[in-house]
Amino acid sequence: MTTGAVAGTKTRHERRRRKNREALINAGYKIIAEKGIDAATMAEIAEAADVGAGTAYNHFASKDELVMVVMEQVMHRLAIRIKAATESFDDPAQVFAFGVLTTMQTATTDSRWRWLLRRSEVIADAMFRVLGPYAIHDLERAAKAKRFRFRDAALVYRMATHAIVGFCLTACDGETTPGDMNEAVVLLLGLAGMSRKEAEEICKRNWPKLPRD
Amino acid sequence: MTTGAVAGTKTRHERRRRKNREALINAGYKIIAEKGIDAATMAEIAEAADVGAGTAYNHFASKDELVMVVMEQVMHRLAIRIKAATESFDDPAQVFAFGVLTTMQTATTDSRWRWLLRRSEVIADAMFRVLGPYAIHDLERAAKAKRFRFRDAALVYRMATHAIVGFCLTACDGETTPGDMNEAVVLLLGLAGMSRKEAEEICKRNWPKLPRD
DNA sequence: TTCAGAAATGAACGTCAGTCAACATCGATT
DNA sequence: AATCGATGTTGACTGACGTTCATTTCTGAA
Repeated sequence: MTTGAVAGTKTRHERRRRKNREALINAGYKIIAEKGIDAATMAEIAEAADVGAGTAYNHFASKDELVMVVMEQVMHRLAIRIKAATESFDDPAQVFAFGVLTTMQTATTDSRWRWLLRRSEVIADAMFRVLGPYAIHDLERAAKAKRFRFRDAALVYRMATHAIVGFCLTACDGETTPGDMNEAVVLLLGLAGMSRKEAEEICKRNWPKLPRD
Repeated sequence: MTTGAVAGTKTRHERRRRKNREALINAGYKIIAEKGIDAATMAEIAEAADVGAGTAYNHFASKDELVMVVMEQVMHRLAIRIKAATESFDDPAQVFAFGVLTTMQTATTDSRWRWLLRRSEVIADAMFRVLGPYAIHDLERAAKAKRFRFRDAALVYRMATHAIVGFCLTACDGETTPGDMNEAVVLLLGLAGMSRKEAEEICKRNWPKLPRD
């Protein structure tokens, strides 16, 4: 049995295991971004991670689980950037708006996202789980300040994530004009119960630059 | 070459072809509703339709295409029922609200829908293409009557379809309370630019019964 | 009856997620 | 240092599934 094995990475076994796991996640992200979830094969991901074909299944129960973890990691990176950029905001409604806008911009600009969107339940779910805590917090603060109106912040954000993915899909297919993203943010603020007038006012403010990934 | 071959179904070839096509769609719906899109195999669908395994590919280029057609047929049936139930409404905003509510109720109640939701891009896309024309028409009428406020009805409905699917997914997973569906409709009316007060007023009205499928 | 084109058929193929028995590596114990 | 059990790794293998295609069957016209 182990003696200590404190948190973090102690033994060589643990180190190697963690290294392989991370290599698989990174390789998964790379391959999926290149060819899409369905076209990415486990064998290919394993090879890119420089591990045997069977190893992936010591870390993830299935391809779906690996995909899920990859998605969550992608969302996590985004969450950190958004958090850094909005730390100075006082208006919680603006934080929410910025988060939504940034998510849309990233998803439609970064070519690696295009494929991820094609499985919208997965990415919307990951978005809800990772960005949700922040977004729901902002929604509730804004509701307390009477800027939003709703019964349940989680429900609002659940619907918002799917609507965001829907917009991004449409935008990636080019069925959208440049101004539409601003409009989409206004609509989502409406979803949260804000009047169109206030929503438009928020969207006219200057947004800060998002830190590099 | 053919002599007449007017529209409709003339020759035996055409009759048989149409019959097989419809059998495939119905079988596809049945199997997909039973086990989900991924678990439904083409062989199984072909067998249920009482045709050879290869026949499906004389009618549909791929499994994806068959699935798409099945989805569209499902949405089409729903469209007809909604249209029949809302013909007497004067308020276009109420027609939209009823359409949204009915879609949600059907999707969460009818067990055959549960699996369809798991591929949300597909069903949201079918929803947009089939229900879209009606919904967008209602949205625009309501906007003219100053009940809604938005720039582009198609964009609103695009986001709405995804939000609807998102809600239904959450509801099917039981992470939702009974009253949430009404709240979801209110939120979606907010997405279309209606004030919360007006939206709540609409949702308090009595809804007609939906005709049987 | 004959024939050409349209449609149906099901065996065969390639691909891929997932499995497993053999093997390697490590930490602990003596 | 030698040994042992446990934890991880490996890659050949399997079964399942979407798709193809050479062959057969059906149909309407001549």
